[in-house]
Amino acid sequence: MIPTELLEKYGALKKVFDKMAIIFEEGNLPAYYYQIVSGEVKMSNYNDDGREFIQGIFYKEQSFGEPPLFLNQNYPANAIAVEDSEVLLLSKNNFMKLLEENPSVSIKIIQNLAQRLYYKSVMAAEMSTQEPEHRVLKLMDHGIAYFNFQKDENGYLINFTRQQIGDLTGLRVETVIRTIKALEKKGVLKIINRKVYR
Amino acid sequence: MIPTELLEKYGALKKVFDKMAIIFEEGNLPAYYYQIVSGEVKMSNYNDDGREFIQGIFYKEQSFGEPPLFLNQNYPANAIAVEDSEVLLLSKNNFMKLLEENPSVSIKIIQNLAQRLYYKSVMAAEMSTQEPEHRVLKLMDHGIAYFNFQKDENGYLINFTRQQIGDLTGLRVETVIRTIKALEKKGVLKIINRKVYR
DNA sequence: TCCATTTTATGACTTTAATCATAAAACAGA
DNA sequence: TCTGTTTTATGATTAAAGTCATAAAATGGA
Repeated sequence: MIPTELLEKYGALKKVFDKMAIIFEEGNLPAYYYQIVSGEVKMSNYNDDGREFIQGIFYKEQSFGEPPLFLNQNYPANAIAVEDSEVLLLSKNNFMKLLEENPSVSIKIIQNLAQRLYYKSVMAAEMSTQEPEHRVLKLMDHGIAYFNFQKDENGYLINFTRQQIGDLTGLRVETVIRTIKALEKKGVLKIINRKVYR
Repeated sequence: MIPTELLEKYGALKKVFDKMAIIFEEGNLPAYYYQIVSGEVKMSNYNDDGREFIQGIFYKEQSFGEPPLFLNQNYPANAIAVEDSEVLLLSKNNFMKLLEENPSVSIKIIQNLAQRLYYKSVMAAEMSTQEPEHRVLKLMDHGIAYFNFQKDENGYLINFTRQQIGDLTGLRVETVIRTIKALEKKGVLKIINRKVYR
């Protein structure tokens, strides 16, 4: 989102996180601005009995973890590399200096936060209605617009596992599997050797 | 959040909305920046069978409805006056000009969006865990920090109706009533002639 | 002050997703 | 290629919130 050269000009350093590596943890105070160069990162919570809720999944050129950075609050979730990933880290002070000296970046940040707030609003409304079919469809349609789903002759490939869909919608795997089957029967999506197309 | 004088300098006009009046509707394109002078506004969705989900409640000096304004997207929810309210409206063009010419306001906007994203993240994780007691408590504790709950000798008065708590947490009124009773029995909150204190 | 509406409350019952158990298929690493 | 792990899958059962019915208390207008 912020050009790499600009970040590096302010002293950003590239760091490599192996798959599964923890980038930051819930409860800690933010110290850096994070922007992905390559790979995939998820932000998620684990509740008392180990159940995961995925707040969001981020891909190359996307940033994550800014809200608590701006607010001086503890991270409300963990950031974990889903794949081997390269991430640019810029210390808070330097990031703030970058913002001050480059007002156009502020607008970018605002738009990015607005986008994520929009997603959260839509999903919150959807999750409260409780109907699994609604939740799953909304997530997929959102993913088509904002995650990097690829289109081929069968439609958009939803490249999430059933478990991930469950963790993003607050449903259990079995429920997701049964829901997807039901949606296929209704003809609103296709399952071609276990992969879901919409 | 943005000083009244600054908004008025850029041509903002004060508009009065009676209790229950619709300020904007889901699906419409944004045209204004909205900031409350007095009163109370809720943003909410109604699903197919008329059930309401409250995205958030806003009070004096707070703004609402900016994300879609920045993104040129349709409103994902309705804004409705909960009480008779005065609201400052500033047209999109003038608002953008204000932002460009007053970079410090951008930082305010960023912090505000970050705060709301933080709330949504916490509630989303909480709502996915499904346990009513968790959801209700989290909402109350959030409310103590961010809504204007008043403290007296019994603790903080949670001035939401059971119905509102339900609409904010995705639970039914009866469930909220039973949950609050259970929480009282556990001693984590007080009910004094039907009012809830925490 | 009176009356209609809203809010809180409670019990009975129903529905639905979670849970538990189990297994086949696919995948990844040695 | 073999093997352990992950992913998808399905059936049976359970638990828990939703639904429905009903009503008392509180509130707010007229």
